[in-house]
Amino acid sequence: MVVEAPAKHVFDFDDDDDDDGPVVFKRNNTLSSKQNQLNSEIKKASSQRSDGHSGSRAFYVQASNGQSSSSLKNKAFPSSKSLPVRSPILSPKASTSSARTSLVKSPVANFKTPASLNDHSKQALKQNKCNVVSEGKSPIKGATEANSDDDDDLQPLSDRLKGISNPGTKGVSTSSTAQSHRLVSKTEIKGSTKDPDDEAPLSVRVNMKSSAGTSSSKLYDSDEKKPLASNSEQKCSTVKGKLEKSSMLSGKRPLDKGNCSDQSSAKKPKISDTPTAMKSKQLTVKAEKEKADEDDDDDIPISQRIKKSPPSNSKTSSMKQKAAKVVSSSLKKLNKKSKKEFKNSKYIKSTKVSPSSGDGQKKWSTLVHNGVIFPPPYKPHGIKLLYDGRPIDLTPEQEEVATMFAVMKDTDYMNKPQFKKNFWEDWSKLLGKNHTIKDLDKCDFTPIYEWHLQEKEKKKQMSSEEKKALKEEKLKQEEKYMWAIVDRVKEKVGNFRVEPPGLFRGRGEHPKMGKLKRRIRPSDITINIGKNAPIPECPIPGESWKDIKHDNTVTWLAFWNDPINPKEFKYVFLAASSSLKGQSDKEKYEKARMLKEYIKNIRAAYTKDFTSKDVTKRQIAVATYLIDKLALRAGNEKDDDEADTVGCCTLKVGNVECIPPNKLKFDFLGKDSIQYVNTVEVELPVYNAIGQFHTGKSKSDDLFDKLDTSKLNAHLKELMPGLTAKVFRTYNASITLDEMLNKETKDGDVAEKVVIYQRANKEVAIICNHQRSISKSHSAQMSRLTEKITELKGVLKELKIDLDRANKGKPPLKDADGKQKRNLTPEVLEKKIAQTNAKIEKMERDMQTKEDLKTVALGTSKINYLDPRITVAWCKRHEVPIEKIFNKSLLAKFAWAMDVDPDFRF
DNA sequence: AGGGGGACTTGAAGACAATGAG
DNA sequence: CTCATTGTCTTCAAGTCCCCCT
Repeated sequence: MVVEAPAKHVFDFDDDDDDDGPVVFKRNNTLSSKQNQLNSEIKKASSQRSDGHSGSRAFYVQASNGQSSSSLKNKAFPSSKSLPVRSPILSPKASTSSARTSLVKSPVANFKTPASLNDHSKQALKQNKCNVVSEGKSPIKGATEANSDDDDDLQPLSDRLKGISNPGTKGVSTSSTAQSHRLVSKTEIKGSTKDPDDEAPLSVRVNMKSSAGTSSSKLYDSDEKKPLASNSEQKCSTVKGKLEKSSMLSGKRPLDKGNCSDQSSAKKPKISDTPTAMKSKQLTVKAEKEKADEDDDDDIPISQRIKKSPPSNSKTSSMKQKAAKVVSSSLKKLNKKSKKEFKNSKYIKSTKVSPSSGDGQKKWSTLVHNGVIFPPPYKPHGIKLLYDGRPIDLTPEQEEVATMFAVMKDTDYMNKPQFKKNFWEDWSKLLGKNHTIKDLDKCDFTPIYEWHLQEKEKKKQMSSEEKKALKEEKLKQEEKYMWAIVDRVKEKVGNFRVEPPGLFRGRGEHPKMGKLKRRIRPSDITINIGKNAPIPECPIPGESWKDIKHDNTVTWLAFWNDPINPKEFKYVFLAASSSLKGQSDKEKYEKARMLKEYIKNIRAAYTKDFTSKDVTKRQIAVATYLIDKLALRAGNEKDDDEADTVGCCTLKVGNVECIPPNKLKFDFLGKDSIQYVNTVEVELPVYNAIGQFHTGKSKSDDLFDKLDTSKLNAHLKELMPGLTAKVFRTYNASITLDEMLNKETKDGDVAEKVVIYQRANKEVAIICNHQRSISKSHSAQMSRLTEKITELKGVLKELKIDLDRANKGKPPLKDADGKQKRNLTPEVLEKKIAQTNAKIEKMERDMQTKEDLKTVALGTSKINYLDPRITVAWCKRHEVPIEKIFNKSLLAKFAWAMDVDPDFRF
């Protein structure tokens, strides 16, 4: 129990009282099993990349928000350290608030570098596992404040960011259309760029990396960074003196290490904390820990350190310092509080010694959270629908479902018979057999719809104070659900709200659209929580959870079965900014980077197999080629009760048309029923192979009849450890960004560089076929722009005439109203003409951009496919404030990437 | 080997908030 | 200052892939 600190039943993170509240410290990361696996796999494989360096450092990044402002001002990227991520600390509130629970989140917790292959890194990994120290309760109070504050913290940041806002799409200009782009780019990639790149460039890059990563240099860096990091971290890491560092590293880690290694041997992890064994360890740890804590407390030290820290880059150094200063000052305030709290820490967490470390599965040692929050019960409005023109009484349950339907009056679903049919099936069940309502078509839901519109309007009309009050009220209710404490670190929970009942809105032609998605009750929900943590109180009186688990091999906090498809689950996970998510994100990109080293051979291998005698081999080769070249998804099999969409392995004959001499036209519905249309030139053997796969089949037959995703992935795994189809998407997206940025970035101001970035981002979005629906007002906006341009052109014409006349010494013509215009000199007129021209050009560019991007969504690739380190490193190199590219959420999500070396290449 | 359960990532759309043009 | 536009955040559907069992 010690470990689980929170003793209380329900803990409120924010409460003051909680001295005992759980404390959270920064966490070192534990390696994940995956990582281990990966490492081992990698090892096997001869190739190695070292990059390990990077991440592994134990420090955290960031925190400081304060700096953002400075960063803005200055051009450059302050150092990673300063990047703003959330730092609870800063927030003013924190200081004021009495409460403290202590936790801060450091999104970034140290990650181990998963991928790092070299021994060095490995060791590090092991070490990581072990370390977390925990404290007992109150010690960390200061930190606690942070909790409540976190939110607050965010605010300031956001405010700062606001100024920046993003460049938006405006700047991007592209002449070519998306479609053409796509073709071109693809081909280019395949053909020219890629291959060549792979060879030379790669090796070069690799070398660089490895050197950097490995060892000493790296370490050094880390140190520098650390100070900053510490800010964010607060407690755990202390930044104070270098001593500390050393102590941490050498002292703690080693300790852990020992443990870890032991652990690895053990197979089944017991979870955590076994009291006895642990204790002894704890003691030792504890001592250390305390020291550390103390250090942490002082803020001052931090700031000092920061100052001291050697500037890494000449250019950026000054900036960094500024940023650091900002941060430090803000930190100071916070500190006071935190200091006192420390004293009591009673417990230490043991690193888990357990055996588990080796084992692949463990994701956490301690997990504390408050469960989930349910939507409020239905409030009947009493508005009657009309049946055959007559008002009908409904029970609240019937009315609730009727309202769900009524509210969707002006959506597209109303035009879909399947939707209505499914709705009617479920609703008529609720009405019962003998109900007056026997035909949906005779129902008029308008009164309910209008009531709904009125309610919406009322809400809109509320004064801003009322809205604010309402919001605060909601926040207050939800606050305790928003956070979890994972291995002593306070982390944000992603989706703690249980999904409310509603009508299922499947995408595309989903066979189940319109079905009633029933209300979820506590008895549907399974909670997963630390063994020693208090079980969350069931928020609905008289009911209880379905089950309680203590499974530390998974990351979910709760799940329930999807009411629409009971075979599937809905999970509650931590937010994207959590270190658990961050770590796996990083692993994902490391795997993709590994592919870079294998890609040449893989391409050679599949190229060879295009003409294999073995049909299966040939299909695998062609499928792999398509996945690589076109970034197609794998394409798992789907059930009949799902929308009919396909991916690579499930392509139908009719989806791919052969256009002589060597083009293929793809046309199919992919994920989310988004259409993929693309005509590509392919190598002749591929073209011929597709032709063969077509023969003897009808349009609806599988193109790759000998293939499915498990066979394909099994094959890919033989080529590179851990390789699966989706890695190609990540790889192609990130490598494209990296190459485009490095090729196209030129000197210029920040805005111009941002445009370059967006262009690259757009390229990736097109490759991945990330689409968005055209906004309703798009055409209106376009015509408005056209109008304006026409107007400007009129002005321009007039100016030219005037200029002409002025040159001849004549007075200008009258304007449209017949009034005499001022007599301007030719110079002035020329200037005006130039200005107008510039204006027109800009508008035309904006229009073009808007048109190009009307169906392209840039966000998805940024969130899921582009290695943030590429972006961060590029920003550092080109002195572009990272806030110009990443918004607040992205900064939090990518906290793990912020300390990347400016020379990082994907 | 393949079927299915399970866990986790990816994705577009909608709700909501912030900005900026007029 | 208001309204339209743009940007951000939330929601929840829909993918991928692993792993275990038979």
